[in-house]
Amino acid sequence: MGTQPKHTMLAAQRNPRRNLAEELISRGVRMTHQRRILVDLIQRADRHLDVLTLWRRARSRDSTLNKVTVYRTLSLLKKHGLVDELDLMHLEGEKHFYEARTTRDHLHLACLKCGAIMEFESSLFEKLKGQIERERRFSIQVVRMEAGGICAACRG
Amino acid sequence: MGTQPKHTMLAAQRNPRRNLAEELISRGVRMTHQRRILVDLIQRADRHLDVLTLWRRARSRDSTLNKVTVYRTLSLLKKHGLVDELDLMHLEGEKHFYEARTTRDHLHLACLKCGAIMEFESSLFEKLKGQIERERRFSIQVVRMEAGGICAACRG
DNA sequence: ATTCTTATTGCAAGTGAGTTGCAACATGGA
DNA sequence: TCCATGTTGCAACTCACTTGCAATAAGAAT
Repeated sequence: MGTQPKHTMLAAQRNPRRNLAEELISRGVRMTHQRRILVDLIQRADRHLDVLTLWRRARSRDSTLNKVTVYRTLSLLKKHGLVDELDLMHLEGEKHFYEARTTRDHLHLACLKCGAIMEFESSLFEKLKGQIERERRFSIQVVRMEAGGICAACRG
Repeated sequence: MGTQPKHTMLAAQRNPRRNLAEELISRGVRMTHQRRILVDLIQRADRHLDVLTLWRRARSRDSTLNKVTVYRTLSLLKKHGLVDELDLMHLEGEKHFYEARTTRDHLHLACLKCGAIMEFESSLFEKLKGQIERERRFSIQVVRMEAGGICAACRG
């Protein structure tokens, strides 16, 4: 297993959502130079990004952009429900990964052998959420489901 | 919301599993005084325990028991698949919570308003896992599902 | 019961993700 | 263009968790 997890195409690319920057502006958030860069990178991301990777990419557009700003921007996006925070089964320590929230929830499969990360959408997942909302009268705002195991490729 | 989350009765109490200490011994693990205390506390726990709480309880039985030993014992139990590690939606910062693994998986609901933690078992959850195993040929070893939202009591 | 090998513990120091206080700065409305 | 206020960068900090190592204790062998 490599130092970075392998990621298949993201749900965020299959089910694009409307512009994150516009979304923030429409909520009265001040759109700074730094936020524009970060939000654009998150939106176009080819895989789940951790803070360090996002920071490195952002610095190639503005070398003065501070890591603290990355943390603060991610907090802001989380607060507005525009990104989801993932653990990816702590395959690489305690750090978090981020992805733009899509219209339909999906769950993450993390191969404990090769480190591959896969996404999975299912109507059963939607039904399960519905069951929780009904039977417990629990209004779901954010869901996180991750499974660790061995992927098809590693099983051979 | 208080400083500690409120927990309803644990699935581990409804569906007891066989003795954790025995389980470890049968796997050839050396059963130390410290491990016996910790494993017993985890087994009898009335709620999801974080490291500090577990440490405090353990010290009341052996005041010299070090926090590092708590971390190492939890790692050991995790490695053997005997406990599950939970985030509980980071309601209280980045720390983790632990529970003895039960025969049937369940998911956790965390109320973002009052901090209540609820457990939920469902055949839909089992079906969803089955679908993943079949359609992706992914062999699940550990699953974590958590939902954040507003509980029935807080909705009124 | 005693010895002996080896895993485990306690301690202290370290790591690394994430946070905070604050002065300088930039956004966007007036 | 001005100005009030939100945002940034910096440095220092917090907090959960890990690691190196010498002392200790489990439990198998005798």
